Amino acid sequence: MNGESFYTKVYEIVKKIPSGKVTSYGRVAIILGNPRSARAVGYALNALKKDNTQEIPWQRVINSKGFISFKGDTFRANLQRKLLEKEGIVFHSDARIDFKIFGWP
DNA sequence: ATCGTGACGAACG
DNA sequence: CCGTTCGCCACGA
Repeated sequence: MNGESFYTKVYEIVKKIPSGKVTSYGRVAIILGNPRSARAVGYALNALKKDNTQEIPWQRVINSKGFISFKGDTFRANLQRKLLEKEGIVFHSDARIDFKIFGWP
């Protein structure tokens, strides 16, 4: 309706994350202009699992602690890790990603 | 319009 | 460091 929906804004930003880099939901929210909508950002990315024909690199968004954020969906979590490793991202032994090295921006 | 939901995050204790 | 609580938000029933 409004020229650009919240979801669209999220996707536009996520598409800018370069391969081999990651950012957090909160970070995307800040770039959006809504610092407090981190939760909604996750909600927006969740909507992609049904139809991601635009090939939005959803895997490049993790939580602020540097971990993959999936509670029950282990299938998605494993897929995300696999995709990221394929891009060259290295996980610590505790499954954490170092923003100092792979963080974007 | 109201309410429950969830791929968040910061603050507590 | 760890679990819990609480605030925030877009969405859909």
